Amino acid sequence: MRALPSAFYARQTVAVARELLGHLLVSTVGGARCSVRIVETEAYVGPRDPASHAHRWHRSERNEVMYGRPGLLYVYFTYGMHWCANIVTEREGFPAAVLLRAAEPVEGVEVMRRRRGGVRTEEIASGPAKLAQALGITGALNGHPVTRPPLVVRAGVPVSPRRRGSSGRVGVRAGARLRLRFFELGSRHVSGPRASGRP
DNA sequence: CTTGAGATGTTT
DNA sequence: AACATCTCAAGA
Repeated sequence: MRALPSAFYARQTVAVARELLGHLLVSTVGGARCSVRIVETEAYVGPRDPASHAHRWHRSERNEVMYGRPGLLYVYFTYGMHWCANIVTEREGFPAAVLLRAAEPVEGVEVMRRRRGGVRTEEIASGPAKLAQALGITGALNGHPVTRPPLVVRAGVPVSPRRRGSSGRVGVRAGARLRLRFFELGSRHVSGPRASGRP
């Protein structure tokens, strides 16, 4: 299965966010095997990041997993109806994570399309809550290691540095000028309206 | 293509 | 009151 080792996540959050592009997420939630290729991430770099759930070492029941081991899933519920999935980074005790923002469907496309209400392939996982819904990720997976089923990050072909773009994070006011969003240039599967826009 | 509003519940 | 979002309807 060649899961990425948990040591991959025990590094600087920005490096993990960049280097996750091109790797695969394999979900066997509910029995069907669905996989996607990661094309967009965001870094949430711990206590000094004003947009982080763990800003100024804030610690609560919700973000407790951010303080745990690197490689754990941090899944949270937002806007009253959406789940979003992160992977915890850096060292245990230091709250940081990478938000999985968008991915390209690879395997189990029709299962994912059904979970997403029959949308076009480009819209199956083009946003953090869409990605979570497509893969069947809910709060039940909070704290689960991504080195083991039912949700595994498998080694793919990394996106080369010259095909990576960066920008400010989406939907974030505090720390808006920080370029902590990373994506594959030219991908039709990244979040937001961009079919004809600039990457 | 773009904009704007509503859904819906947790956190501060 | 804000929120690491999404969908739909309407307008240009």
